[in-house]
Amino acid sequence: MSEIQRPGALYQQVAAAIRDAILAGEFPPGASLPSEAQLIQRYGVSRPTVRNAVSALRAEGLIDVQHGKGSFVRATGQPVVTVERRITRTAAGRFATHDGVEWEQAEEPSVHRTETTAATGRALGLGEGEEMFGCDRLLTDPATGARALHRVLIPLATAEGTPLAQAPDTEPAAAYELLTAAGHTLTWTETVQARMPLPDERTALQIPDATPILHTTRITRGTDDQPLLLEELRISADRAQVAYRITAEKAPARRAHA
Amino acid sequence: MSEIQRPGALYQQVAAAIRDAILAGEFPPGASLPSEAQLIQRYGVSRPTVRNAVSALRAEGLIDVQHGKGSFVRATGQPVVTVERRITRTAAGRFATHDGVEWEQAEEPSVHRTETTAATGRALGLGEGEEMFGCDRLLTDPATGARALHRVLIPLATAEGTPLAQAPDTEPAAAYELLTAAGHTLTWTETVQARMPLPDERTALQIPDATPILHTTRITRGTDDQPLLLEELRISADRAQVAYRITAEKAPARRAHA
DNA sequence: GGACGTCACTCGTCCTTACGAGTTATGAGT
DNA sequence: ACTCATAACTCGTAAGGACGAGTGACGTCC
Repeated sequence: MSEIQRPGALYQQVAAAIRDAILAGEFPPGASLPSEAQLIQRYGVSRPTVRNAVSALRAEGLIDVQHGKGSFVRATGQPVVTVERRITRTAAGRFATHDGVEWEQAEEPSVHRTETTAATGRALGLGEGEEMFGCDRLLTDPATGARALHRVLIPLATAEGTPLAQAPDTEPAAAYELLTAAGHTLTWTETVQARMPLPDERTALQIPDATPILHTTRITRGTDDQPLLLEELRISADRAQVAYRITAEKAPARRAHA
Repeated sequence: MSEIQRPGALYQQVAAAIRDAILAGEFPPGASLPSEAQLIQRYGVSRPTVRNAVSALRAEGLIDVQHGKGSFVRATGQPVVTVERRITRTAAGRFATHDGVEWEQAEEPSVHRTETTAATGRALGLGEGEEMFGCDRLLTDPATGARALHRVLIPLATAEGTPLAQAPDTEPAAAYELLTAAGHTLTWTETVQARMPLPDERTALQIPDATPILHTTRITRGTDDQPLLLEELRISADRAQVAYRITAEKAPARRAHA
């Protein structure tokens, strides 16, 4: 039934028909889709064609497929965490990183020594293969269940002569205070990248199909704009977004753009 | 030949074998992979299996497949644009948005009237279905060829009584000046999301397989923290990253986190 | 009543065959 | 020498069949 024939390939027509049915509410979020056998009957096509169509919807992130159980419409509008990337400082000089999320540590922090990679080395102004302290944390937001991978990298040059050398698992806000106490005036820049997750990130962050991760990299610089500290935060992009405040900087006029 | 049998499904073994060959340098970036027919011979499997393996590598973003031509190892380390999301203001009160990228307009700005969607409406504090001015621009960075979709949405309430009502294609920096002249003190917040591209975004931004887009949303607020203006920037995540400066805000202490 | 095995149902994998569609090189014709 | 049709590649789509593997419910057996 359901004479379909409009746009392109057959499987795309089937995919479009299923997509329309989902969007029309025939299959509400969380509901199970008809089985492959039923779709074959319903649209009068072969199994490879049905599987191809289902596969396309899966790549779109519209449905989830579970072996032995069936296909299910992915729950939309699941709670999205907004991670505010802010730093506050009290009059007393105490720093706090204020994400707007009450992260909890899902595991003990994992402290280790690593070497710079191409990316982290460049960001920290170091050569490749230089040693650093590293501290990984798996964070969860109990309110929504969102997970995040947090990593702090401290070059040996930064830790030297400070309590950081003995406690590489110091939390960032405390590290800011130590560095300020050491005479630094701190500035921060943060870059945001998106990419498909690596296999270990998929499992650690419980990332579904067709979902990228947000990868933020915060560089703390001291006096002379010298990079002192690197923090990474990786989150599943379907569960979280990141937010920044922008303040107008006083600057000589350059050129405007679109 | 090439007796393969280690991990799981056949097509995964084939995919792993091809992946290893690529990483081992047998097929350097940009080089063409053996054709499907050759892979069938080489690994002694059927065409669906080969196609399944190739499809997996494609989903990983490791290769690109072109109809009629063949499969090619995706070039890595292509130039990545860092889009600095900054706003500057001269002593004379002139604003400039300073992205660190010299965007050029690839097409004429497309001006139209739209209605708020669920996402843009909530961000602007409006109900759904309210009318706005919209202006879309397709930008390119001549230095790297990166492309971006830029959109400005102006609620009618904001435009009313200002030159914006007659010129919805005003560039953001100029709009900031108009709003400041109208008595507003502006603040900006920007959220960053990542998701897989929609079909029209894929074509407009020339996004390859398995590549997400970065979607930034900047809200301009005036006096009373009332949302006045919304800007969106969408970029292919394999060509660009976005960057922010974070300044420590004076604030009463709350609680620190990891 | 509870434990366990079987069975029916789901999707996953793999094969064979066939044809369509895009690309490029070859060669004949002008 | 140039133009253009053809041929020989490439991947894309579609059908059919067969079996394996995970899941859950049902019914039997203890």
